[in-house]
Amino acid sequence: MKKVLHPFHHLLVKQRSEEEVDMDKVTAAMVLTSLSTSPLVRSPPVKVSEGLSGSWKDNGSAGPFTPSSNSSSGGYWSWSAPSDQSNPSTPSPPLSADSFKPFRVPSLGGVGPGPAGPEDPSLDEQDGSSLLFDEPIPRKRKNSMKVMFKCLWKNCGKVLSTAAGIQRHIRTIHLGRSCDSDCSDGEEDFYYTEIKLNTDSVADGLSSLSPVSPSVLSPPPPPPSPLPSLNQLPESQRPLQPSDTKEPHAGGTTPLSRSAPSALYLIHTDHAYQATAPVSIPSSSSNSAGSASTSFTPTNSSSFSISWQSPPVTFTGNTVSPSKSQGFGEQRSQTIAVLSSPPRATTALSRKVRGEGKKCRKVYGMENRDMWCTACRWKKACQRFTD
DNA sequence: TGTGCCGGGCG
DNA sequence: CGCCCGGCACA
Repeated sequence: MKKVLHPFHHLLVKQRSEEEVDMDKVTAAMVLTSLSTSPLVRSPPVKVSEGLSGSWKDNGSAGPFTPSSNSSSGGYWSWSAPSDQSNPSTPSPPLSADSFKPFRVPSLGGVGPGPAGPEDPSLDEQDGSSLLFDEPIPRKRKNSMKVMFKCLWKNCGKVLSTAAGIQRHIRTIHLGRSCDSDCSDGEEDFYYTEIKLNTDSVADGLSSLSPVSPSVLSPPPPPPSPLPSLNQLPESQRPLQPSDTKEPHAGGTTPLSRSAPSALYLIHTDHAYQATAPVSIPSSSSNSAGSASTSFTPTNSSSFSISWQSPPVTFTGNTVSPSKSQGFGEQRSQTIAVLSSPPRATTALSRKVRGEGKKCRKVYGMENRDMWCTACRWKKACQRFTD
């Protein structure tokens, strides 16, 4: 039992440094395309995006994010338009803007052989900064994110774990260019999007913060899976997460006392106490993803997929942010507000009907029963993922 | 067939 | 009470 946790420690860290390189390219591309601006610009944007997906939302609306120091030029983000221009052929319009945001993130996730590592110094920095900007609540450790890159080309849903890989894929397959990265002018960037995953508590995935995060990638894609019912989404937010910072093991102690929203809504969030967990994402296009994998996949290596809406779930631990409060869900509140009201539900007279959301058992799996909330352990109504 | 959890038993 | 499980209602 106890040992289980281990495995996850190191799962995610990316091994390659390619990312760095990628970034360069990307950024460079951005710069070119967009309007230009000084070379320096690149760095800034990056940070922002990375931050959590959540906050910066360009799609949204106004422009939230703060330019902070260098933004001199200003709108780098707005360049969605440019993207279109650049590729007349078949771009994926919808996401263009969204997708880009996250260039830098990659460094975070990954699989690493080594230690669990919450540590990449560099990483931390970035994160930290971004976090600050975006969210009021800094998360404790964020390292458990993993980043994947998804090809947005019309019928291609390829997902790769490195930016370089996806760029190459696009370049060769879709753009028909043979040269290496050198040649690229950055156009590839418009055809893929970055996806971040956290490990955290799964369920919250959705829940996480309502405020901003959604922007990330979710919008465009067609919903592959049916899962979430309207209500569900919102609801999920409220539930809490398992542990948090202070309590590493989810053990039985105070289960619900707090939980936190996890970070990204897009998929999952990050890890929990120990390290990270793997994440799986259902692929939208191909979708097959049949199994969403509920559990933890050991490494995410082989295949991943992505799904925007559905909550896939991964395992993990828990954690992270301290306050569970219900405060955050503004949006959700409206949505759900209603339902919370009376138990009108259908059948419910005597029985609850059963929550639709995933409960501890499903999320953590029988094997990690110790991570379940006490109620679940006792076969009572789940308190952690309430509906 | 698997899941959520009520109702109830045991220490 | 805390803890657990039989067994039912669902999906």
